[in-house]
Amino acid sequence: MSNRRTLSARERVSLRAVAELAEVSVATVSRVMSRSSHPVADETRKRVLAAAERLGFQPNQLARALVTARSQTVGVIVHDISDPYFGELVKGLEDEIRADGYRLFVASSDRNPARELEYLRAFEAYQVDALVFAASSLEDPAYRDEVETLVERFESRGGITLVLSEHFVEGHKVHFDNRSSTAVAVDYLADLGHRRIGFIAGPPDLTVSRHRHQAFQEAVEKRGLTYDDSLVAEGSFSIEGGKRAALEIVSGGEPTAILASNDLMALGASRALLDAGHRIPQDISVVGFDDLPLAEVAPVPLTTVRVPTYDIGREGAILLRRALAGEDPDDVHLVGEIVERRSVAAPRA
Amino acid sequence: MSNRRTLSARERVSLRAVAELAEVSVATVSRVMSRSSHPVADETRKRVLAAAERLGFQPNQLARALVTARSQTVGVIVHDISDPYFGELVKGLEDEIRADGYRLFVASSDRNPARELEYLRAFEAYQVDALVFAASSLEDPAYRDEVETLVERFESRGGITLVLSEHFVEGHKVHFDNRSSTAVAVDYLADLGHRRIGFIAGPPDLTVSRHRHQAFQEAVEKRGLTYDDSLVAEGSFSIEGGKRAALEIVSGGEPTAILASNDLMALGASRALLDAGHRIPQDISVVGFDDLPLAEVAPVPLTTVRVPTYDIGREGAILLRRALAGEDPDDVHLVGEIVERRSVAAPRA
DNA sequence: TCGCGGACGGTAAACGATTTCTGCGAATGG
DNA sequence: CCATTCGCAGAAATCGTTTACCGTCCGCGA
Repeated sequence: MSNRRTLSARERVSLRAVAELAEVSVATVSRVMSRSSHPVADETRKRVLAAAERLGFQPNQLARALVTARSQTVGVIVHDISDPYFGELVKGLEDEIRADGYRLFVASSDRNPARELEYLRAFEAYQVDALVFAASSLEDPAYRDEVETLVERFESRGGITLVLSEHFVEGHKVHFDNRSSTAVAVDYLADLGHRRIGFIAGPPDLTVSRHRHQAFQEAVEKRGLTYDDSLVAEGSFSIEGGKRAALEIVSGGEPTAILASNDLMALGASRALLDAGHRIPQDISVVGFDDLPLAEVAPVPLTTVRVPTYDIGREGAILLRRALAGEDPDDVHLVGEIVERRSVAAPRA
Repeated sequence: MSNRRTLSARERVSLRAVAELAEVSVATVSRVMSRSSHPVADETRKRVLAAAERLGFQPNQLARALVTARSQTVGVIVHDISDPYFGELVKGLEDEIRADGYRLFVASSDRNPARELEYLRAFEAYQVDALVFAASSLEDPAYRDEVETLVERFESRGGITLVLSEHFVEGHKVHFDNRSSTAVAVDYLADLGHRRIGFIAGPPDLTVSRHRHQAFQEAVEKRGLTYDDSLVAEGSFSIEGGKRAALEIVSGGEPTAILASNDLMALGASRALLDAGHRIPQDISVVGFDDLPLAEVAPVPLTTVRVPTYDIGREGAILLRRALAGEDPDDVHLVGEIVERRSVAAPRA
């Protein structure tokens, strides 16, 4: 605290320094540097530019933000930045928004309500122009109230909110459509001629698994295929869960294909089926969901529904850009696409 | 630009608002809110706190940073935030530094010099208190000059630089010691009784592979084990590279164990060895390097040297904390540790 | 009684930009 | 030929803080 001033051996170069060197007022320098619409004579402009260049002038964003009330920053809340899901998403965001001059604050809540609130408040203090909820909301009533107050205050001051997850906060949204994406997988199998498709559902207390399960039933019925209980099994979102569920389905339902609620389960299913003597894909096809890097190096490279994580971020940024420019863009809707590898074939005749 | 003022329907609540409500001067409010050492009567303090609470006052960090010349932010340059390596590292940094009130700007250079420079300049403009180079430096002479100028200017103004990678920038360092870590693996195998250890080297034009290769030779000689060319093969840092190299080594050198320069190669090696009829670990042991998530779900779960990515970030943050407090902390040195799984056993007698 | 120091609070000058106003000379137009 | 407009530049207010500097009041020791 004491040596605050002595910290800067060399003086910061400010507008004033440039102005002195160029022998003009700071106003003029500001106008040149910030490309203001206010006219500046060509000769003057040149002098200013030269001076700025010579001093290595970098306008101070903080000062600028203070007066314009725009910080050109975006605060992003993720659950865990070391999770590639969020990594990809943040990358998509960043790649797209940086060209507009926005910079990202990234914060991992670690699924801890207190921590998330701390970050939200920090973002407010740093006057971010937009708040991105890439992390889904947490179960905690007190937290919910706080978040709502904060967001309301934030928006009442012109802040933009973007939601990229299952969240109670209302704002612009990029939504990955689990429903349609599940249908894509079902249609893909149906088009190949499969009529008895098994389904490995996730734990029913998770929104995602409920959505995917429901969508599966609808898609199957829409195509006029069989939906019955012997073709469906539940399990945890893990390799182990996939193994058990797959065995259960094959023993009871005689499927020609199995769709799993995520890749881990699909991998477990493959393993179990292989071990039980079924050939993949000749005897039975397997389809996953997510497209983890793992899917590619699996014993039988896995055909799966890709969740377009990067694009969620990217589309979010595009939406953000427009919202920040004062438009009112429509929400975005994304559906997965099939990544064909080697775990699927047409059913045997 | 036009509607800048109309953006804020509700006025921002500032020190002034609180001061008015509490009927004191802004100076007093500031002193209360920022826990200044300047004395404030208890009764006054209470009034201020109550007013602040009632208005939901959040001090504006930007304004504060402007006058204190401390933004409480840190700029981090990574190659690619979607790469779990950097994700882990950033997480470690964040987890440790956030308690001190610092927030992170995270930027992916994408290994593009221009882009990295753009971010570096932005960090300067945002007056970050510290710069973290988590990404290794790029090969580009012009870029190098620019970076050096920037960093020099940054430091001359009191900024702290932290380097967590192979980089020409001088600054505080957390260094992962490839040398000692390789020795750890060799010692581990030697302790189990292995005398003929094969080594799969990476491409010789990468610093990391050169270090690991050299360290392997040194460690082996130190233990008085055999080092000869028939036990060493080179390959690309990939599954394919590992396969070929492993086959080459077994055919020529009769090793009882193989150490690979990274997990991907080790996985490839395992696959190839298995396919060639060797049993792992009964006939031959395999050790990797990195500890990717993949290592755990491999056909034979891989024993490997863990690179403590999270700790690199974490130790970096600790170092940063001290440097920011004005101390001059020593650099940190980290070595990998063996993660035992199932690909290693003692050699057969 | 006087002087001094500490507690407490306020005034005002920064920090580094943007932007509104004003001023002035030159061009334009009726 | 005078009034108006336009191009261009500067002065000064402003954003929301922190903090150096001053006053005041009070208690206490000499």
